[in-house]
Amino acid sequence: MKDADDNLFQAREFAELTGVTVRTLHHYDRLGLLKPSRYSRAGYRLYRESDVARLEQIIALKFIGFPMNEIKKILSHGQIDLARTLQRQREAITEKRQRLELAIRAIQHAEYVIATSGDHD
Amino acid sequence: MKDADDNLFQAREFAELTGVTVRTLHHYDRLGLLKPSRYSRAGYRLYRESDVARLEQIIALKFIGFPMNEIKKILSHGQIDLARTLQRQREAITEKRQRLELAIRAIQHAEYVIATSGDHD
DNA sequence: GAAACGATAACGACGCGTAAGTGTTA
DNA sequence: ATAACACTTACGCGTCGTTATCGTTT
Repeated sequence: MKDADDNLFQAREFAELTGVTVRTLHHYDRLGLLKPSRYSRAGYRLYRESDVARLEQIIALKFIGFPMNEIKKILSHGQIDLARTLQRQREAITEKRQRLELAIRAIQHAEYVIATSGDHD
Repeated sequence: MKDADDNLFQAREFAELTGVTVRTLHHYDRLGLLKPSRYSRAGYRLYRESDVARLEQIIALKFIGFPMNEIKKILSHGQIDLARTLQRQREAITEKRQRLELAIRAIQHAEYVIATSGDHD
């Protein structure tokens, strides 16, 4: 009866709502990445809708390959250097992709060798 | 004077010869992936030239993204299913590459948003 | 008084890097 | 007696998954 915005989510519900597991919520809590808005007297984590936004940001940053500590920094000190950070991340990922392409070509070559070596007898 | 092929390599030399670290040799030994041909009385690992080939195979399989336990299987039971294994691995890597491309596009989009949001004031 | 759900604690996975401490001598 | 190299633990890293054990009750 005090707050207008009082619909809280318990771990399980919040997890399903955002597509992560409860274990992940525990993990993020310990990392200090996403603390629930409150804890019940029994210690249950209680999240609000505003926490959804935060978690979705985390998920988005994770999707583009940032490690959790980087994500924490990015979410804490505003968008300082965000442009540069994104650029470097893009470059790093581009390199990874390049390595995968080399690996794919190597496999294709190996497949070719196997195929032809098996045929000619 | 017993064997014709008797030039053995000590860990360090063998490592440099193949481009891995001594630590890696220890690791592969423990994994049972690459056991040295012999051990000296003091417990030193002694490798032969035939071990070079084996290690290079390991390196090649690692390059194309197989985890060590897979590599061990592949090297043990001949080339059974090798074709199929390579195909699945190629598909798996192709998927990874796809994810990276999505991430790259997401970053590019974010960079675009940042750039334009900063300009229009 | 059981079913569901919550919590914490801690090991596992992956491939070595990196000390730390100690023995050997290719 | 030292340099150089070798050995064996064992922790660290990154992100949770997965039991195991136990308390709560949205």
